[in-house]
Amino acid sequence: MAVTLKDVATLAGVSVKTVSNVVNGYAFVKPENRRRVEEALAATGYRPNVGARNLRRGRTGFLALMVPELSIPYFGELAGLVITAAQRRGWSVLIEQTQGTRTRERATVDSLGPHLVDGALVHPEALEAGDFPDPGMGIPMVLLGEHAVDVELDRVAIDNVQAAHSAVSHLVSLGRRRIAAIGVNPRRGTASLRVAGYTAALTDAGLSVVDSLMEPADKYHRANGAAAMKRLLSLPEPPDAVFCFNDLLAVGALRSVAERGLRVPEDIAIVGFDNTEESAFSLPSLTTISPDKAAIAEAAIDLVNGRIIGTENASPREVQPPFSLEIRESTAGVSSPAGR
Amino acid sequence: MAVTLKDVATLAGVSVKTVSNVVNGYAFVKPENRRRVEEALAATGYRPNVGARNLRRGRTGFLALMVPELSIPYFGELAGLVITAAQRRGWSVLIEQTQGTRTRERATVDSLGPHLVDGALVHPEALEAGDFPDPGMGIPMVLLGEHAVDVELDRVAIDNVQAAHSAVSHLVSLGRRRIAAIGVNPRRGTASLRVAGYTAALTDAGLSVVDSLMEPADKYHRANGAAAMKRLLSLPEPPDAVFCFNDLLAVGALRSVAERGLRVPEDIAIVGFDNTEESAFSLPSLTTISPDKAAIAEAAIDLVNGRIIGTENASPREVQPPFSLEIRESTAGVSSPAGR
DNA sequence: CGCCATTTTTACATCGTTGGAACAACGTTG
DNA sequence: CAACGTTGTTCCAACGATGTAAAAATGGCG
Repeated sequence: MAVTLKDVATLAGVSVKTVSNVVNGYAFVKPENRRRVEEALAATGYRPNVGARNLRRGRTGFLALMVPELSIPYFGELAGLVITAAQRRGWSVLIEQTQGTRTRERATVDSLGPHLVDGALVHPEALEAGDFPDPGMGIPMVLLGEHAVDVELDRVAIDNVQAAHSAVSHLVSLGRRRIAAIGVNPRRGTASLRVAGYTAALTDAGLSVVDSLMEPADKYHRANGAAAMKRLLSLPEPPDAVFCFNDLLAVGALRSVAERGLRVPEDIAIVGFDNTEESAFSLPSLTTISPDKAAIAEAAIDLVNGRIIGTENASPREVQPPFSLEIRESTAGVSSPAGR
Repeated sequence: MAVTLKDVATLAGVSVKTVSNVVNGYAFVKPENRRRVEEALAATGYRPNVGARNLRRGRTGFLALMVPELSIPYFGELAGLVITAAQRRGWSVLIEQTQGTRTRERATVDSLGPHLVDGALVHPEALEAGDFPDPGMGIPMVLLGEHAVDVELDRVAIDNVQAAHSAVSHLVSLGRRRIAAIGVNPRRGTASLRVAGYTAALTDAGLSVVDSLMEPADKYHRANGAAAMKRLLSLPEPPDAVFCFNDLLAVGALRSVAERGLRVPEDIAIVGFDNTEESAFSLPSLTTISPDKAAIAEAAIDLVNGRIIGTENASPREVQPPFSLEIRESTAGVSSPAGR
């Protein structure tokens, strides 16, 4: 059924290897034969058997991308970019979902044998240092969006502390004084970094860090943001601004504020994180930290690709793609559009 | 580096095939040997070389999922469910993005050789009947979300006509009389079906179908919805309700309505399509058609799996998973929450 | 024309796994 | 005890591609 090199060879009247040579662009093939082979290739519609080729080459041609859930917009967007970047380098991407649980993340990380994939991009949520297989043992791995875990791997992530700092400083510059945070979670590496940036910015502004304004969130879904915001609004002294650790939390927060009949940003300013497409269209649109997702995807692919191709055993590299603060209605809006 | 069957065999003091038999659960292996082999397996941490196994078996163990873009929430959510469903049957999923262009869809569809993947779930946007490779020739393919193209393949999609009909009927039942549609697009199969349901529902209600109320959309992104809504709002007689062909268009429409200072649903009621997570949290939340996405994913995986495993050559099957109308604030809300 | 150097092609082994057949060990039965 | 069926194991070939090395064709030169 499927066309093999042998079929092409028979048709062209040459050996299998000569066909292989043509396919792989080997220089020394008589023009006459090359022409015949190429015709045969075209006539049969030959396609290399990737499995066999990789068996021989000791590669699989696949990379794994481990994320919590594709249904979370940030990961959907990131995965799309990763797939595109990978394709440019000739890799196919396999996606594994972990729901952000440590158990499943651990299971995934050490099921990534060298046979299934040649390398992996790992976006952990709850993984700890000891959970990783010995680097050097398994396949090349690149850590995404995570700078807190202490393990000898390449990493790609924006400067979370700096980003959080600039988000909160923005709120400070608008004159806000009771600035809350939603998404505090000691088990998440990035959350701790964002908390650090948050408290640093407050301190730098001469504001005090108030425990009751630091709302935890287990999952970073819209519902969690809504619930956290509700709690903040029923404080004796509610906040006048909130920094949410991702856009989904912020979207949830927007809803709770609206349900209370308060206005964004007049009564409460809100900043998100991730600049997902959704944040540009929420009502009001969200001011948010915008990591350069395309740069993240590129860098990550570059790193695994380098580790796989290159035989070099250099020490782990750390790439920090740029980010920016996207200022929109939720902090700078003239008024909540629906509000008047 | 990697452990092979041979290594395990040497350690256990048996032949390679015996180890293979143990690994594959072959019944007749002497308990003593089985024990030895199992110990050796554990000691070496053996993992089968998927490539080699599949080379031998003539399978790759991979399925492809072709979608326009993962960054579109519906596809992100669907892809997540497909991956989960596939995993349960032992398949890994490879995602291909086409940006919804016919060129790339065609390229993808016929690059899906039998070597890379054993089957494919295809969610076309612009593909036409002739673009498909001869069914029977290539790998099993299942068509997703598309009932208009005439080709001999298994299909999974909700009843789009019925769904659109019920969305519009809902608006009619609320007393709306000038009901617009956003997302008309003759090149999209599903769009035509939804138009059919839309016009049928209007006719059934004794309302006339007004051309100027049928807004086209090239892409189904938020920005397109916003633009289309702007045009509708500047009609001499603007609509009092809008049926959007997906949630993103609806979210864009919400924004344009808000920017005009009008209220949803009081001035204009809006219905979306897909029930993406975003739609439950928009302000106001969106009434939307909710296809059972998990059922879609399950059915699709079941179908390819059946085609691949089974040697039967049955005629194409068509599965219609259920859908429901999720009624929320954008049609039934007491008032736009931020509005008061 | 014979020989060597270069270009071009081929045969063969190999990657790790599994199907099939051959083979060995075993207890049972006539 | 020979013949037999059952159970367990091993050997060999094969999946499709490519690296290696050897063989064949070609060309140049003395």
